[in-house]
This record gives sequence, structure tokens and C-alpha cells, in this order.
Amino acid sequence: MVRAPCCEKMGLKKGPWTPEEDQILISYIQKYGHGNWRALPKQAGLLRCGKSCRLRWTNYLRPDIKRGNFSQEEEDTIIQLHEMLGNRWSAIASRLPGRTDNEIKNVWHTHLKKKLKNHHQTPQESKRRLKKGTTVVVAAVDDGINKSEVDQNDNFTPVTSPQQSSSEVSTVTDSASDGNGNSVIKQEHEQEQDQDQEQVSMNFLDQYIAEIDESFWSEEISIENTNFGQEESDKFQQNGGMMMTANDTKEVLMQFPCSNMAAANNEDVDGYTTKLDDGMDFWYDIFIRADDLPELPEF
DNA sequence: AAGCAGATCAACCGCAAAGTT
DNA sequence: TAACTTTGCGGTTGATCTGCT
Repeated sequence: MVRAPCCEKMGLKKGPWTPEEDQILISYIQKYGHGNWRALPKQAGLLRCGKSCRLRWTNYLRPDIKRGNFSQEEEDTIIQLHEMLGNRWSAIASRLPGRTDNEIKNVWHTHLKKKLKNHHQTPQESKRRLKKGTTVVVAAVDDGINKSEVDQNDNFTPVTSPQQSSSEVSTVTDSASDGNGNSVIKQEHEQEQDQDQEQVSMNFLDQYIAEIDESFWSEEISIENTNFGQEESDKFQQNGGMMMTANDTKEVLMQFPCSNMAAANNEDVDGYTTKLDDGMDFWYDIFIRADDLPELPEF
């Protein structure tokens, strides 16, 4: 493949955009759209390469861009998503309306990475739990502690444990490996909770796992109760996604059948965690077990 | 007020995937 | 199916800003 000449060699401008250039780009896109970025600058009369125009538009000029500082909630969401997805900035951005991957990436490197460091959370740790071929155990927590398991054969087995005081229960997932290649998602914790308490909780979960009846889970959850849009919802369901909510908790498990799950060669598989916004402040998780499957459904 | 260092963020680069011919 | 083009992504850079001495 022949690489296209760089902008400078073609006499195209680089560096910061001027307000005049911005205006030309905005006017052109408002009038004609942006079907072909490569052709756009020439047609619009801009001495820029298509790539530069696309970047300027998507990261700065787009009308739906939300400017200004990130709220605490947005930061928390980024931390959560990064824990699950790693440096997949565009995937993270897709869950934060009005924010761009570039912006999120910057915020991560300038603020959140440091913030996380102080809370003993590392992306490496969360990656460990989703290694290829491992069993994923999901702990959903509310008034009681419930645990479910997806085994090597895609069988989903919800299991639960006895009640625990809500003082040990909160809203931020954390994870750990059991040392045998299996992975365990711990009961959820406040970030500020100290490690000793986490260990107590881990031990608790490991100790009290008992099978429960399938009726524990209701497969019916209305898409209106999530922050999915219709398009996302359609894609999710086209990919065989299934949403289940525990009948007596507010926790929701979103599960992909293994045949449509993501896995890239021997790499880690990603899961998602997102905060639902229905005024009740709870979490749902999508946990994906690794397998030899081609692609991760994006939504 | 000047100089410096660290923080911030817009923009670029290179690569790979997806799309087209 | 191969060759080529376009688009999107993540990593990195560098100009500018901010706060400290």
C-alpha cells in the first residue's frame, strides 16, 4: 500500500485551527455533510488534509460536543469503564454523550490515572480476571449478596450467598484472581474502602456460595430502564445479548452468549460496567468470558 | 517581573480495520 | 480476491497555560 503524502509536503497547513478555518468547516458540513473527508477540504476551500478536518470536527466543532470540566459522575464512569475496557477510548467515549475519545484520554492521563493510583486500582488487576478461557464469576450486590457463574460451556448458573450487612456493600466493582487462572469479581466496594475490608468481603464471598433457583433471575428488563438508545439496544440484541435482573435486587446482569462474545486471539476479553440513570443509582455489568471468537459487539 | 517546571489539551502520526473497486 | 482508499483509533507531541520560586 502506498502511503499518502503528508500534509506539509502537499502544501497543506498544520497546527492549530483559526476561527476562520473553523467557520469554513462548520458552514461546509452544515450545508453538504461530510461524506468523504479526503475530498472535503478541497471542496470546502481549506488548506488542510481530510484527516485534520475530521479530527477538528469530531473533537471540537461538532454541535453535540459538551465543553467544560468533567463532573464527578463522569469521572467515576470513566474510571469504571477503563477498569473494564482498558485504553479503548472510543468505546468509553461512546458511553459518555458529548465527550470525545481524545478528551477522555487526556483527562485520564492528566487526572484520573493519578487519582486511581491513590486508590490501589490498576488496570492490570482488572485485566487479570478476564483471561482467555477463564470462568467468570459475577457478584451482584444489593441488600443481599448474589453470585452467578458462567462456566466453560457457556452455562449460566446463578448462585447466591446469605445476606450481609449493607455497610459492606456499595457500588464500585473491583476484582481479583484466584491464582488458578480463574477470576473472581468481588462484591462491590466504595473506592475509599480499605484493603482489609475488601479481603474480608472476598473471603465472605468465597465461603458462602450456594446455588439458587433460576427464578432468582428475571429475564425481562425493559430497555427504557437502561441508558441504551434504541440503536444500541438493537445491536445488543442482534448480537444475542440478554439482560437479566435479579428479582429481589436492583442489580442487572447483561450477558452475551459465548458464541457472540468477544475474544481476540490470546488477549484479554473486555467487559463493560455502566451506571444506569433512572434516578435509582445502580449498576449493571456485562461480563464476557474469553473464547475463540472473532469480534466484540459494539454498541 | 522573570524564569522555570509541571500540567493541560489540541493536534498530529502511524497503524490497522473496513470499505470500495 | 487482490489492490487500493478511506476511516477510526490509540499513542505521542508540542504549544500554551498556570503556579511556584
